[in-house]
Order: sequence, then C-alpha cells, then structure tokens
Amino acid sequence: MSREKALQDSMTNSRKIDPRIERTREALRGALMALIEEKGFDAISVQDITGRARLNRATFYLHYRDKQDLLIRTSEAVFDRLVAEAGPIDRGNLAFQKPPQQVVILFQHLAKHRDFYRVVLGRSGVPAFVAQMREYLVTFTQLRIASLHTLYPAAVPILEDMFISEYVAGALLSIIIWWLDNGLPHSPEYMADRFGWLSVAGTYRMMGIEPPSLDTEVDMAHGELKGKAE
Amino acid sequence: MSREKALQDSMTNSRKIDPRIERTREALRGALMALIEEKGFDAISVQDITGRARLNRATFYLHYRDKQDLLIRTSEAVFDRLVAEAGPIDRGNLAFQKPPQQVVILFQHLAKHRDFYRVVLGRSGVPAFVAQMREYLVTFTQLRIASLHTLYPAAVPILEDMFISEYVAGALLSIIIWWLDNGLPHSPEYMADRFGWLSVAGTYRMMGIEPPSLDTEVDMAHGELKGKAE
DNA sequence: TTGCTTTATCGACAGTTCGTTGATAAAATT
DNA sequence: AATTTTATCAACGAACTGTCGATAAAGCAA
Repeated sequence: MSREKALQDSMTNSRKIDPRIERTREALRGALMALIEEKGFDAISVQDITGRARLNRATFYLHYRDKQDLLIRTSEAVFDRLVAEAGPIDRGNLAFQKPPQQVVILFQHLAKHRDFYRVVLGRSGVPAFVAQMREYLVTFTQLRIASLHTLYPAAVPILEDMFISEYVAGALLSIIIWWLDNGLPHSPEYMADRFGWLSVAGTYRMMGIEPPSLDTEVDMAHGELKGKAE
Repeated sequence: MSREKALQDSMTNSRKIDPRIERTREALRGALMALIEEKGFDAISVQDITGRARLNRATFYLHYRDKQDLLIRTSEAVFDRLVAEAGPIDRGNLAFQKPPQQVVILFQHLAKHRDFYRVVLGRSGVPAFVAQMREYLVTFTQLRIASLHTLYPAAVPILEDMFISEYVAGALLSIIIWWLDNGLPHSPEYMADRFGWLSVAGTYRMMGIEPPSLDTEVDMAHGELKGKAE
C-alpha cells in the first residue's frame, strides 16, 4: 500500500520520496547489476543481492516480489528514459535523414547506460527484455518504413511490412550488442550512420560493390515471388 | 564413467546404446521442451521434469548435472545436426547464388525442428543458446563475405568485416524468430531468397526504390551527411 | 524539539528444491 | 543363466524462499 503510493508519487506527483527508499532501491539495483555480471542472473539468489547491498533480506521483499521483479522494474526505468529521450517519432522527417536523428539518440542512450544494456542483452541476459527491446525497434522501423510509404505509396506490399521491419530491427539489435560487447569502438553518430547506410543500400553497396539489379532472375520454383519492382 | 562412455559410443563408435538410456533421455528432453513452453525455463524444477517424464528424480542426475546441462545437451544435439546438414561452406560458390543454398538448408532445418527453436529462441528461451546461434550465423556470414572478397579484393575494409557480419547475421536471426513465431507462413526457399535480396540489395531496392548512391559524402566525424536519394 | 509515521532490522517459521547416498528391483547384455 | 548396467525408492543435510511479529532507527511535520 504505502510503497505503491510512494512509487506513484515519484512518477506523477512531485512529492518528495523518502530518502531511505531511494537508497535501498539503488543499492539493490546496483547489487543486482554487479552480480549479473559476476555469475549471471540465474545463479543469483535474493540472499546474494541483499548481502551485496548490505541490507536485510526482509527489506528486499518490502520493495520487490522477487529478483525477476527487481530486474523488470530496473529495466523499465531505463527503457522509459529511452522512449522519453527519443520522443515521438516524426514521421514526416524520417525518410532520408542521414544519419537518422532518432537512431543517433538511441545509440547515445545506449552509451550512457552501457553497463546495464551490455548485461541484459548479453549471454547471461534476460530474454524477456531482449524481446521487448526488439519489439520497440520493430515498431520504430515500421514507422520509418511508413514514412517511406507516403513517398512511394505502391512500393511496399502491406504483408511485407513486418518482414522487413523484423529484418532491419534485428540487424540493428545485433550491431548494438556487438557495439556494447566490444567496448563502444565507434561513436554513436558513426554507428547510426553506418546502420542507416546498410539498411537502405544493402551490404554490397556498403562495400563499394554495385548490387545486382532487382530484375535478376529469382527462383520462381515455389511460386511465391510475384512481381518484380522496377 | 559409464554414461560418458555410452555417450562417446553414440557419436564415434557404432556400438549399440542401452535402450533404457535412450528412452530415459528422450523422456527428459521431451518433458523439458513441454515445460519450457508452459512456464518458461526459469520456473522449471528438476522435480517438474522428472515428474512429467514419469521418472525418478535420482534418475535425472544419472544423466545430467542440472536442468541447464539438459538444455545445453539437447541444444547441441539439434545444433550439430544443422552443421552436419549444411556441411562445409563452399566459398567459391556462394557469392551470387540465389537463393543461397546454405540458407535454404538452414531454413529447412529450422522448419524440421520448429518446436525446439521456437522455444529456445523465444521470450522464455535461453540467452546462451541465442548467443551461440548468433555466433554461428556471424561465422557463416563472414565466410560469405570472404568469398566476395576474392571477387572484390579492395572492397571490404578488414575492420568492417565483423560489423557487417553482425548486421546481416542479426537480421537473419530476427526473421528466423519472426518466421517461427508466426507459424512458418512462407516456404524455406522463399525465406532464403528474400533474405538474400535484403542483405545484398538493401531495404530500398527490396521495396522497389532506387537506393541512394554510394558516392554520397559520409562524414566520419559525426557531421551531417549530404546527398539524397532520388 | 516532540510526537507520529514510515522504513529497516532481526530471528524464526514452514515449505520447496537441491544434490547425493545406499540399498534394492528391474532390464539389458553376454 | 549369469553378469553388468540402469532405474527406483526413501532419506539426508543444505540452501533458498516468502512471510511473520517484534523492535530499532530514520524521516517528517507541527
């Protein structure tokens, strides 16, 4: 009752939060992140977390239901910040922006919370969060494609929308994980730019090779490829 | 001692395996897959597994160390079959093959073991397996790019190899997950073909739009990119 | 400051799962 | 038929879980 109230206040109202709550939750979140890195999420017990945070185990249950709850809430907090930073997607302005500003913001956000994302997206990470992240990127990509749609109304068969979105979003997620795992070897702007180029121009052109033309013969044996765009 | 021996024999030697072992392990693997679908890997206990398999709990520990071990070994078994089916990658034959035969084989393999892959790659799946799968696809993609390298020696900066591989492999993994989650709405050949086109020609050309030309200025120092597609 | 409310600590509880044990029964191999 | 291998069963100490009531401490408001 009281802790839900405090949580509400922290979002909607500007009433002050009890500093004890803030301290406790921060300690728990920090302990969780450290322990995930050390031995993976599965191997962690609530005792481990409270031990690391120098808190009593009962205190944990005053704030979270279990360790999954702690992780989910920690994730949501960081994730909400991303959505807030990226802001509403401006459909009219996305199509040919290079580097796409929203993607730059995305990479900047990832850089800021690199430790968190590296853990939850990595080998010992959390599938549910990865799925959530992927869905966000898919929606994001769909809106970008939709903005193309207004320019080229007949270009994209509706049924294909999801397919292409999944493709691009998965590619983005993959280079994000690569980027985080390798210690952020490039700037957010560089990553956003390269991603933009790869997604629109394809691998060949990115490597300086003229891609095969679209009307090149495609295996029609299965009868699913109809109509070649030109 | 004895069970490692039996395991060895099943791979290297052709000596018969005790049918009791086969039955038991099959039951355990089946129970695991069913339970993962029902409540997710984390929520499963060894008791659940042996209960579902109608085996004694002690029997479980005669074969596997813990439930992770069971999952990993189950994964490896399926995964090894994929590598065997795909065979050694023919570097000289990959570049402009459409649809790439290896990718077709990959999708056929996924279709054959759809239940397994849908579970381990999905929301309640196993991050370690996803990472392993991604690495396989990255290596796979790298070899494809390397075969391009022989055709266009100067095209690909070495440092970029990994980046592009991660991009393409992640995209492939993503549409695989999409394909499995949506009940295999297309044939393996169709999927392989579409993937091939997206990866080499990019999103624009896939949608029938002429992509921007490569000689557009790319500013590595985070500046604005000039040039537009027409 | 004082009084009141909220939060953190502590010890303890029953319940579940874990990994292993030794003895026995059943099945498979030779 | 004899021997080896595997599966079953009951039981164990250990660890973790979620909850409880009582107590101490911290923060807040008048």
